[in-house]
Amino acid sequence: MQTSHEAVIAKKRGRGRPPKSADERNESMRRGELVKVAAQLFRQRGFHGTSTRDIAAAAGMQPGSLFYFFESKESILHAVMRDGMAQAATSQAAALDGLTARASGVQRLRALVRNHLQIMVGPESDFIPVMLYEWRLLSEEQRVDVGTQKDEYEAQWMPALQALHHTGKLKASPEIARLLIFGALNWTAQWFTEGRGLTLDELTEQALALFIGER
Amino acid sequence: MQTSHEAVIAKKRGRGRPPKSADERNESMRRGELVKVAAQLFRQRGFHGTSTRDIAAAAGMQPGSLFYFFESKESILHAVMRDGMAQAATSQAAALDGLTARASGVQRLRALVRNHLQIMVGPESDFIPVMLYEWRLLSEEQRVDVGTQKDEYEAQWMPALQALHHTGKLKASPEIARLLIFGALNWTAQWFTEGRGLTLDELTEQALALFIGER
DNA sequence: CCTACCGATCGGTAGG
DNA sequence: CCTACCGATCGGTAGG
Repeated sequence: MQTSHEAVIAKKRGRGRPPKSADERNESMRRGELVKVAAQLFRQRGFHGTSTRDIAAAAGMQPGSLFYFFESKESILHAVMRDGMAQAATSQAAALDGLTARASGVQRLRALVRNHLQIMVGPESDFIPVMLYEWRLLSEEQRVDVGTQKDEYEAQWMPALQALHHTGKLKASPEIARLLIFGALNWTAQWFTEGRGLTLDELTEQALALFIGER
Repeated sequence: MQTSHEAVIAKKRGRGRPPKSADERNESMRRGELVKVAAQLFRQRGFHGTSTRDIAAAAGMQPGSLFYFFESKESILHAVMRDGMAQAATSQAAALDGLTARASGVQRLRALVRNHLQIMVGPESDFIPVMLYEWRLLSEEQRVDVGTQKDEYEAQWMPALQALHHTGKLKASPEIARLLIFGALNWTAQWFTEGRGLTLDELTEQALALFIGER
């Protein structure tokens, strides 16, 4: 599956021509800006509470110009989630690469939790609340697409959870634990603001304390 | 603070007249039906994705007739959350009353978790997802109103969490644990369906296993 | 509660 | 990318 942006580019340059012109690079940058401001607005006001005019204005464009970059409002929502998940996957892979081969289950879970919380307070933090709130608004096809990214992201937690279950530190079943843990962590986007009372490291330790009694 | 419905009734009969006429009872029932179908639609399609015409049609009314019962679309959203929280509070009080005076922290938390999950799979289960998704759409005044109900509901968890923290079964701080736990439990509304794989009692035990290592 | 209706806003398009 | 625009939908109201 390709993003709507890739679809547009593919249409313009014909299938299979790899090099990008300077125009295509500019277009790509401008589109990235649109996705970013759309993510902010969707988080603040919701998808239906944000008009395409709002997004265009925030990007300094005329109302109709959005549809030069995106075929529909829904495709912007899709792009917000798709781009966000791609960045999250990259960040999570880096966090796991930073571990030694013999890292314990506790160390692995700590790295995953910390990275996930980091994503939600970082500068690109809007897409997870948007996914939480607007998931049902995706088309069937879009939901399968982003769902695949999400499944791959979450699957990387299973080895750590299974290891912790085997050593007895995680009492719940790994599958149910994963569902409950993502609910708990994703909801922190609503109440946690870095620096106010609790640091990100402290929140990470509190979460580990709750889930596996580690502190 | 009074609901918009009470405000309407108060306006009609003048302040301080207690007895309700048969007309007022019918009006009250009809309004309750509207809140119920609105809750279902808001959960399925979101607040902005549901038109007042949708709600009226689902209740067998003409499009404009909604505004005989509610002064605005927002006031229907407020009523969904207000009525839902009132029922949740009643249900939770009953669950706690069912405990003996010497019930342990584990027993108290189990009763609270089970009751909360029960609310989310029961026939009046729509309001919690609606609260999760549409909280920001309330007016300042409405948010304070429902926020007070929510705070009172959640405050009843603190004695159990504090007791468990003192005995060492809950390693996280009671305040942070409460925030993480509600995130985890409320999110189950998205993936848990009774009977498919996991019963409500099994889910309750899995949650307790995750939070306090009890199983 | 119904009928009839209004003003505003919205997603999207044609043509350049 | 902009200009100019359309058709549809929406929340809400007047008057009964």
